[in-house]
Amino acid sequence: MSAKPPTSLDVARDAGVSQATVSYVLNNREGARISDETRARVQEAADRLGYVPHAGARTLRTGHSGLVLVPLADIPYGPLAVGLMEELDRELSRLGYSMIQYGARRLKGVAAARAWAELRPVAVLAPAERLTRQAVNVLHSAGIRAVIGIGAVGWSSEIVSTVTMDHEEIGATAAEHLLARGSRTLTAIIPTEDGLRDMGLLRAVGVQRVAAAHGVPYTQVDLAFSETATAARLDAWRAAGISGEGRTKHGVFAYNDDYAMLLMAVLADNGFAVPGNVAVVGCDDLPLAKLLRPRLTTVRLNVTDAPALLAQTLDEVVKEGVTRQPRLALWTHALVERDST
Amino acid sequence: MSAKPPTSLDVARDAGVSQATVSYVLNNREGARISDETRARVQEAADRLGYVPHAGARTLRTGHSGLVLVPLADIPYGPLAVGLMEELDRELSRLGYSMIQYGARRLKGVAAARAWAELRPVAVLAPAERLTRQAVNVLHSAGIRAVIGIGAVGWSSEIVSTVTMDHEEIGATAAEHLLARGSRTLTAIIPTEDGLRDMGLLRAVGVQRVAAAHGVPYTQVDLAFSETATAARLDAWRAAGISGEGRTKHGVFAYNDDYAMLLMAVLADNGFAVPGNVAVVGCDDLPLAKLLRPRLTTVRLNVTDAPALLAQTLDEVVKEGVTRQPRLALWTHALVERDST
DNA sequence: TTGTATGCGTTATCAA
DNA sequence: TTGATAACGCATACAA
Repeated sequence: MSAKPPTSLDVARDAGVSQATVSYVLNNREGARISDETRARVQEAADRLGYVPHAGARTLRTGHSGLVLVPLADIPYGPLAVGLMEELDRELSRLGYSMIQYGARRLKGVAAARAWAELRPVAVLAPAERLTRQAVNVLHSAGIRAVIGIGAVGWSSEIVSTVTMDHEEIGATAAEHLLARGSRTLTAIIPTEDGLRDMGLLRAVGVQRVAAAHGVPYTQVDLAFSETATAARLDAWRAAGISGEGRTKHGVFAYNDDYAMLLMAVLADNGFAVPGNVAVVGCDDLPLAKLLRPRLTTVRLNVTDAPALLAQTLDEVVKEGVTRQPRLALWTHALVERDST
Repeated sequence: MSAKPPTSLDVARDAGVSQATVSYVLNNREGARISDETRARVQEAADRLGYVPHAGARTLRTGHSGLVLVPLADIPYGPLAVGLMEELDRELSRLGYSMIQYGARRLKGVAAARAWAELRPVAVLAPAERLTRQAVNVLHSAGIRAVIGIGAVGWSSEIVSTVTMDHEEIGATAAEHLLARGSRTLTAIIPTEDGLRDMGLLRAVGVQRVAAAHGVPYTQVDLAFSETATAARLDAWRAAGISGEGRTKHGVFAYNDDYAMLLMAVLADNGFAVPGNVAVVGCDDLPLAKLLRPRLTTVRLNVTDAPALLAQTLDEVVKEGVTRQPRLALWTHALVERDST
């Protein structure tokens, strides 16, 4: 049934021309002019045989693959990340690249980098924490022109270009809003899940900074994503003076909308009034957050211009070489005020 | 800075051996025995030069890439799909394949298939609706051994092996439960979003079947994911006799947890009692569904054994050829009863 | 135990 | 306007 795939030589034989001519026609080479008649005959033969060029062979010959590799292992999947990837894919293909996502979660560190390098992508776009100096060396010595990290401000920025999300400012934005709406204490929730914890700590720094600037009491609490863990925390809060009966309003930045929803559910179960006793701010602006009652105030990450800028920067680094390592601060954010504060 | 990547020939020169020896050492060839001393010298040279084999060249030479291509465009991303992909990746790499996800959303139909075929993957695992007969022909004639669809029962099953999710049974399970809990009418919600609508219709068929079998009134309603659209629907329901005051209990299968949450929020705003007047069943068992009050009854899609089975089947098809096209019904589901029914 | 030689499918240089 | 031919990096049959 399925014999070996047709090669350009098969097409050439079928069309009665040389193999080089096939290559010229199919790649629209400017250099050599081909008669319209030959051109048509080649096209027709290629279509009929179902000819598809062999990417590996082309890469071998030309020395570049046009592949942009994105090893997405522990990036938190959500509407945000998915939307970003879709847009990025679009932008990259507009510039002539093909974006592929590569798993191989098995492999760590340099071994992972080697696996990526085997495909000889022209660029790698990876979570910043995976881009150790060793790993980046492997990638560069395999001829990969652009290595770009996605991460938080300050991570591995001397090694590679990094697309940064300014987590600290996210926390600060939430905190400022909580104070403006009357909160007299500030609490930052830090998720205990791997991959979230680091970002949680950075966001908490922003909250703490604002608290200090305003001379307001600050607490931070580690929290696992479960109702029982949250309920237990509530008891501790009660002991610390935060309660459903007091007159002071307590502000909580819940790290993201998921944690905010968890918190609000448990608060409601325990007789706390939101936003009366406790004001809650989430992050991500999930579609579901609007469905909560009270509606959830949240920090929306603005992703609109990020993909285009990122793709463009990648293209520049690829073409001009890695002369300098610009830090890209592509993510902006904005507070979306609703009813929970 | 970054010269051309080192080749196996560079390693050979550095180690003072022939290029073939390098290949033998690095691939642990049984055929030819290499002295431990040479072996060590080659390894050391490879490490020092940062040698990484060229996947394209290897593919060209051996005739197979070990790549499993998964073009995930419009698959609904959620914890379910992500978990499935992660597990699948693990299983496939255990079997010696590398899974890569390929975007290229730009391209449609045969053009997309051609883009996939360029990479000469050994297998393609794609949404069933993208696997038209033409597209599959392109893939097969490019030498791709296994083409497997992911979709609903009955889709393109004569063309390729298909991993099916039995949407109709999901709807039926939800409906049976609603009746058992006392609902006297049944309604199926069908999302209007692209990519979800088809599955919604299939699930609705299951609801309708159960309704007919029990002689219970059945309605189905198209619904966009917005509060205003849902509120408008509620007015229509009131006109149809479903209200927050009646004595009869109305059962709604809301397609998934997102729609269920939307519905429950709007129901609460409009004075409907859940589950008193309206009982709601979702699907997916999202972590957030437990946080709703009342807690959401849902149909959980059981994904545990799917990835291993899928990987294994793929491996068999690759090795034995496409003699037959087994239909795989890998997804099971189970109702998780909570408070909303 | 190791080296030599060949070909995989493609593009590009040069000659016709 | 088109055709021979070489080279890309690697794996392997065969020779030494």
